[in-house]
Amino acid sequence: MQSKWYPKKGRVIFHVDMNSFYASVEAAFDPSLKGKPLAIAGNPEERRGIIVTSSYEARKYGVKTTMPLGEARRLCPDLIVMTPTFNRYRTASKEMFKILADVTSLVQPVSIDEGYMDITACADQGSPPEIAESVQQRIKNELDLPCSIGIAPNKFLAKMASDMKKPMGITILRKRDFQEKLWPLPIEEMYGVGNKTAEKLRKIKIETIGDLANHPALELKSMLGINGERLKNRANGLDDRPVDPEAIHEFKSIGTSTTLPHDTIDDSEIQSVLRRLSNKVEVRMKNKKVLARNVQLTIRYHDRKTVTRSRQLNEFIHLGEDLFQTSIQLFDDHWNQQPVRLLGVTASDLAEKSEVTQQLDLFSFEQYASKEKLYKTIDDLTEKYGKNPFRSLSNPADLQVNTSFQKDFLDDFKK
DNA sequence: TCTGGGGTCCTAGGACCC
DNA sequence: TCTGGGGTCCTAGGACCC
Repeated sequence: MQSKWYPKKGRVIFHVDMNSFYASVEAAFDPSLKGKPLAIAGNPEERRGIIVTSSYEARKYGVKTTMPLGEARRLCPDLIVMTPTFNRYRTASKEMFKILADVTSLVQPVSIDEGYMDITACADQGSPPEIAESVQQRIKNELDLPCSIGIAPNKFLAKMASDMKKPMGITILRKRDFQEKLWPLPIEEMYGVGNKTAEKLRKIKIETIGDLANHPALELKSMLGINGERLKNRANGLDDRPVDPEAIHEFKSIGTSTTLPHDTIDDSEIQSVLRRLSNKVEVRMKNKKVLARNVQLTIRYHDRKTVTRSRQLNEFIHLGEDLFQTSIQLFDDHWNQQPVRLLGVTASDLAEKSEVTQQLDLFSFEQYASKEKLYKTIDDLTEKYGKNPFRSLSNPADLQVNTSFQKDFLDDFKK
């Protein structure tokens, strides 16, 4: 049965957005915090004292995310400040997504506190507003947490809709009436438009989302590249991105960084920080069962200027020691001797451990009677695929399979 | 008041190959 | 003697989001 809300073949997408999530979780955990101005912030002793989230009561005083703690306290002298307890938030998040999964398997988490649902096929459970109401009530009753839900024919409009009524709002943007509600909004309120883009757009007299929607595509494209086109389409209510439940598993990098308690030029201190960061990344890679072939080092200097330096490796690595060795090399090669404020280590160009292991087994040289036979095999495959499936042949130790060919190649090889 | 930490995607230039 | 254009990979930086 096709929903009466969206005739024709349109989709029905929800965007579920938890309201001031960290603060709400703390208030659910300790109800004495309810109704009070509460902020979650880092430790100022370690120079991490910025507001991560604040309750609506705190927001009334002007307390905002990323505001330094000192300023927040000045605006709101009675502010209750807590440091984040991430395990609590992760647990609450899992419970929230379980409730969404009871409606449909087409749930795409996008962060710890928000996600999309495609409920096009859920007409048997009620009208979209009825389903939204029930999801919102369950999250409130079972987890004591508030959320807002946007209902629309695509992700972008659903995202904009969930923002329109907070906390505990449900907002519908239909194809036929989104212009009336969306177009009057100032351009910086559009998802995907940040400070820089808003500034550029205002220079060419684009002040509202409606102005953007009706601006010549060519000028937008020349100013913003592919993003100009995309933003214009979205402003016109066009967005065909699917709700992809697998997207959350397809991560591209794993990194960690830390602001040092004090700026430093001390080599041994820097070494020990890089070692700690590398080990942390190792643990997270292990948990996700991935290997990495690229290591990136981030250095932020005392003046907040930030540089990144990366190295592509010949082989996949998984050990903290390897991450450490690469990042310390990058540091030694590129450090400008100025005091360092922050260091970060990121692993990218990731591959699943199981696949890489299989690869290494398959292509280890012992399996080939001769180098000639291996080279023949490679020539055959190169001809077949029109491209060399190997990255490098100059050094047998560097033998690497181009992952895009991997599946075909393995199948072919097994014959 | 002195600005965190986790990510994604896009751009652009240079090297290298054909 | 001078020179084209396409494609891929690598590196660095920027914009944006939560």
